Amino acid sequence: MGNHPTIEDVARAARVSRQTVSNVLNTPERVRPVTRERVESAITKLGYRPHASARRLRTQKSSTIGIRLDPMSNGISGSVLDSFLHALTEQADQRGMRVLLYTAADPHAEMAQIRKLHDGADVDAFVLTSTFHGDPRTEYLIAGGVPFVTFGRPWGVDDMNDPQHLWVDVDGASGVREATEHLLARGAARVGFLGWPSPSGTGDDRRRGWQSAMAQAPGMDAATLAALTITASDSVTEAQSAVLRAHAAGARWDALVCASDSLALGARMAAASVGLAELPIVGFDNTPVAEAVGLSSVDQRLTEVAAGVLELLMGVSGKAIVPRELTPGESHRLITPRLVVRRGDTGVDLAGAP
Amino acid sequence: MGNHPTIEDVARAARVSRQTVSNVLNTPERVRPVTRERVESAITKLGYRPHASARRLRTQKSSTIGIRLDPMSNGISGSVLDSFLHALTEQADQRGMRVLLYTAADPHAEMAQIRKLHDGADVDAFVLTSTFHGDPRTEYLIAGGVPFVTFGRPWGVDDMNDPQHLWVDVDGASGVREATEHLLARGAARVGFLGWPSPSGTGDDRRRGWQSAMAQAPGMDAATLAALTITASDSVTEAQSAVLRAHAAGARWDALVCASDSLALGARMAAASVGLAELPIVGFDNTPVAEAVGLSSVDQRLTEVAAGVLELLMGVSGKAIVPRELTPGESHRLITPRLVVRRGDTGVDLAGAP
DNA sequence: ACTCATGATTTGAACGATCAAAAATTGATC
DNA sequence: GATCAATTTTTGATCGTTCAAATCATGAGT
Repeated sequence: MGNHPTIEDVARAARVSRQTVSNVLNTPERVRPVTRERVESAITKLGYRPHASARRLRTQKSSTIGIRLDPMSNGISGSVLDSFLHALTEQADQRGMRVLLYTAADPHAEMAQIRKLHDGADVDAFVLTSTFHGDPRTEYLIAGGVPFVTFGRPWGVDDMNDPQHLWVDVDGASGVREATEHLLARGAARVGFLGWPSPSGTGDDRRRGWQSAMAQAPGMDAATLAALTITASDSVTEAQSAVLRAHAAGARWDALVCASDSLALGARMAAASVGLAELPIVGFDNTPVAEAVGLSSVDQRLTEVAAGVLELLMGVSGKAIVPRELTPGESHRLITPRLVVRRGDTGVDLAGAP
Repeated sequence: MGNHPTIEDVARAARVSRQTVSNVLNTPERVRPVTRERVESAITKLGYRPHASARRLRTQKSSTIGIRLDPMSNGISGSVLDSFLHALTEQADQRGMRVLLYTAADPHAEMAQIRKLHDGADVDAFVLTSTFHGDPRTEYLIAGGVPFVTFGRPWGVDDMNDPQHLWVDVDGASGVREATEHLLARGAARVGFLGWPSPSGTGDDRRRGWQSAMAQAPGMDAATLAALTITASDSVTEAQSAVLRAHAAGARWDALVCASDSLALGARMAAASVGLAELPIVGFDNTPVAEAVGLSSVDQRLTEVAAGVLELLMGVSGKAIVPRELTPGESHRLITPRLVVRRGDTGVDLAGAP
């Protein structure tokens, strides 16, 4: 298996020319069925594979998508990127694309990396994650004419419908609304919300989902809603103490909806310690941790997100990245997440050993 | 920023030939300082970057390492691969290498992917994770003469010192021993071990670490050790019920050492529910979850693992993958993990709201 | 049988870089 | 200043593929 055969070896074996072999590979309809079969059998007989770099040099396409691996797996939710990466790689492969990783300590370093990878023709397009307000990377890519899609909508109002900025995002409000409505339907009246401090694009969006669901419930005024809200930064221990503090101050809930699984885990630990082990709690992200501890959670449907990313870059069934003119409406995808219910929304049954 | 300059453009601008530019890039010592500077300034002025595919075609090297993204993030420990990937990508970049992802549903599909990527000259070498006893992939790669390193030692005895099989692994026994000794030193006498069912290469190795530490302690006979051992498959709920079952059967511990963070989390939940919230528990992998809930854990030092992988593939400071003759002793690296102590080994301080 | 359109196949060139060998320059020595 | 070796630079060929144009084959229509 040492020396790989080239297209010329195949041509010789099939008694045709290079180009005919190339045609069998790229435009089979152009070659007569008889010769096609002859070439095909020569290909399999010799175990020929086109040399990717040679092809890329000639076609001026790398068929590769670049994506940054976050500096540090952001706690429990780090695995979100993990699942997304998996879905992206798998679907990219089906479209003849590859996924190349890179790292960067900060946005500036990342732009340098992007430049290096793009100028070196190593990647055709980028997928950006963890975008933030006023992200310099998007501007840089637009200015450089580099195709890209962000996972996460641009929170600056102006950019939302900019057809140059392709994005896919998860409709957090919808997910949280579904979770809240689910709890209300199951008899909970006072459904609390544990979220991140404002302003936070994603966080505020999720809070709005809870608000809109609660607005439907009878007897909900602004004051009651405010009393049902808790705020903590995205850490298990922060969430835990925030919930304990609110409880000590007299706050009471029939159930809790949280902006992340980290918050939800903290909430559950706090609840268990004040005798509320049965308090229904719903998280967000559907991380492995949520699954492991039996926590209900809103699943982001990262497979759909990955599909959306590729669709925006390559069209519905395209096999190559072609910069296209898109109307504002076509330039993004909003994925509706879905609630995953576990253990009937109860806390861990601590006595439930078999 | 549309059309990238080629090496010829630089040559023209610097009034030299292609090859001189190429030399400035690859063998600077061969070119006279005066001309070198002239070329270098032309390079920066034009913003020239070598075309990666052209270079790869000519040199017959892809400078790319392939690694499989696991089908499903294996629960809580999924992030292990995540951190490893990050470390690998970062260090590979420093050596002029790139990391390319691929997916595969099963070993057979993976071998097909490997073949495709290697024959297409897309990658020079592979890093294999999640190796298992009798793994067909390693045999396949050796037979095909494809350079590779596994993260995880081959558990078949014969292969351990096969100089064709490069591997890096974490000395699990050492890590668990350190954890156990730490607990013994802090006054715990009955340190239990919560591990996976035998046979399991990794699991048995970790158990041996606990055994060797306990053997030092006074009055430890086989029967006592057996009584301190609990077994559960790698899931939070399984661990939880196994610990509860053992406790109900009268087992008592001063502390627990676990083969994974999943087991440790289950153990902690079980302990808390029977009034042992303060039971010191140590996990393994130092996952984000362990950090989030304040669980002590054995850190695998994935940065060292990644460094070891590259060292085996490329030599101590090499910039290319060169298949070399290695003596059995040089063909692997065993990394010593280190214990990360959190919250003084106590359970979550459930009342500890600020 | 001859023309012509259509389809199938082949040939020459190019993509952008590096290698190997040839040519030009430099500098030390007598 | 001429000679020769060492250093520096240039030229021609090549990596494996696809594009564009040219050639060859096929078959219908008169």
